Amino acid sequence: MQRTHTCGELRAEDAGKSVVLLGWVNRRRDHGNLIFLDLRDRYGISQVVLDKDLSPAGHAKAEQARPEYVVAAIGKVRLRGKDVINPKMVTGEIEIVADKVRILNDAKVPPFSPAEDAIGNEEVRLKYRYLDLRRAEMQRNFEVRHKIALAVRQYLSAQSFYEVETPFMTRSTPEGARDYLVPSRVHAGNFYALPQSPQLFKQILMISGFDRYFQIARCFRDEDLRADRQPEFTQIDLEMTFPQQETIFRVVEGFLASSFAAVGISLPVPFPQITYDDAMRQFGIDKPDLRLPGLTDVKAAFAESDLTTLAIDPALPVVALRIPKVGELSRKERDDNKPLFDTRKGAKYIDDLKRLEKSFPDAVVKLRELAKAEEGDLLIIVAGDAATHINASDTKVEGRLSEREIAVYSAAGNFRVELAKKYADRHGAFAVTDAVVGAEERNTGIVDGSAAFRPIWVTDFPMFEHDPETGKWMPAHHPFTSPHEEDMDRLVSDPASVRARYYDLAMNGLELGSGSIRIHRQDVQKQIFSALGMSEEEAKERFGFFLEALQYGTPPHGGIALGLDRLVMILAGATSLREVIAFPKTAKAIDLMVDAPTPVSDVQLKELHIRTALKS
RNA sequence: GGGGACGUAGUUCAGUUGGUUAGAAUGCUGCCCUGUCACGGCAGAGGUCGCGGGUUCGAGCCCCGUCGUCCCCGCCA
Repeated sequence: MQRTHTCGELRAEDAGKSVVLLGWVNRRRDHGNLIFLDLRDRYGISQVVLDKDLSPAGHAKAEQARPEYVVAAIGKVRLRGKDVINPKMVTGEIEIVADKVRILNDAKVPPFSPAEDAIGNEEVRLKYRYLDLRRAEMQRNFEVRHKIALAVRQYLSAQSFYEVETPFMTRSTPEGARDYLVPSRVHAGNFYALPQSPQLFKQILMISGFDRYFQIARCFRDEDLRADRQPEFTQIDLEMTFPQQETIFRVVEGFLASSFAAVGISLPVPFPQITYDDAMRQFGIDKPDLRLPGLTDVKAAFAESDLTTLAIDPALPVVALRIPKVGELSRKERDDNKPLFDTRKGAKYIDDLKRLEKSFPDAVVKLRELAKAEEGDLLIIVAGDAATHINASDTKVEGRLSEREIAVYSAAGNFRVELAKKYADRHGAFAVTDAVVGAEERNTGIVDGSAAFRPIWVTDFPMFEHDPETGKWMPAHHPFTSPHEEDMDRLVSDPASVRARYYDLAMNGLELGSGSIRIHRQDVQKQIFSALGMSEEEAKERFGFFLEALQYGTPPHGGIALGLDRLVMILAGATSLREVIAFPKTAKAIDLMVDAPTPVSDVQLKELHIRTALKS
């Protein structure tokens, strides 16, 4: 049985054609002697009519049909009468008058109907993933995903990038995330690791002379899950030789604009840029959401004596966070918001400006002005708590933000994000995304995405982070990131002041990807390892192959990796990666459909030279 | 590792202060129906109240434990 058309393509101009449609029964409406079958496939839904008078046999078959049966309808396309046109369906002007119906396969009553829009239970959805994936919304998400990946491949290929595959079974590198391990049968007691990213392979491809590499690469990290984190995920990974930071930005902007265009959305380039320090000052976070106004420094609004009275540490910033159109908060709302604010590092906030106004009317007038607050805006002041001043240690580096400054900014920044989520229906800034998502299928042509999708480059991250527990300096990123040349001499004397040639791409408050200009000189790479407290033997043991490769004429190189899943998630208007990964895992990293992981037989374990520590 | 929410019919949920036979919607089954498109009408079936233990004359409801799903913190170079 061959179909002549899909269930989504027949239109008024096809009237009169003899057609064969194959699909799932989406719904059956039985009027006795007249039966309607809605046939569904990936492309859409078409109505099939069975008239007992015209086709008693077909009618009899249609009577047996049930939801999710796979059926063939053979008949003629007919224009519907004016009064029975369904304007909600793209195929609503026609119907198929079938003279034959064949049931190709029956179906058990499904635990939920793929014809419904909203399904609640994640457990059931994941167990019967094939039914969930039949839903139009999921089909659309994967259409978006496919188009994005295809556009990326086409764009990068046109820019001379080669797609090269790198191994899944590789070497464990104990830094960073926990590895997924694969035991070796041949080499007793030895393990491969699944890659957390193709990082070193792509750098070696640069050493190999590939010049420009990319890969839509699967990565694996054995860490606890979140809505935006799965244990295996896909990155758009790329690397190129002789790049400036800006070279890489232009490439990424190019393929993103091209991917967005592929799903009917225009995205203006180039993207704005901000340094890490400025991002912290203006947004209190290293992945700013530009859909809402940033923070404003309002210390100037207060007299020194005001700050003393309010128990505000005058050495730390005083910032206002503003969310438009949220309005005054009630006492109850303010109480409910309290747990959303992080006071742990000595930040405090004032969210009742009315009360503040009574004692400090001048300051409030001034700070409203500074924060450009309009009538109906929610305005909250965040500052350092003078009471925690005495005990707090603070490492202050000239020209960089101190830890306590960051504490105030990030408390404000996180609070801003939490409140923005909570009051989304009042400020409406997030609704723009929903309006743009799916624009293509509404056939509205190219839609302006500049308000809904707000990318921003974040640059000049610090090279090291101080670990208060071990007292060691840790790489803020991976240890192959090149420091700024002019900061190199402070590597040992003043690591906190060293900036990295590292950059993030954030979009709508989500980290979409990160990259860097890499170290291409062996001596520098060794210095960095040593600055991280890695002995020479240790470095050789873990990265000897790489240090060796660096000695054979390594070109300057750099690159980036973008989360494909997260990108598609934003474009699909989804809030969980599970909506854009065909077979995702639960929060405990279980695949409910295939039921993995499972124990394995003793025979298998023995072959792999493995004994588990579990009591049986 | 920690915190929070949830778990009752196939599904989504309600279930009062602990009190008779646990409800609704939807789905499902049967019958009726020639213009529906979330078709409609009538009738019916459907329950290990996640699991285990405890308190009580009596537990869906209270207590302890446990399992699962989701969200968050830690973690994710």
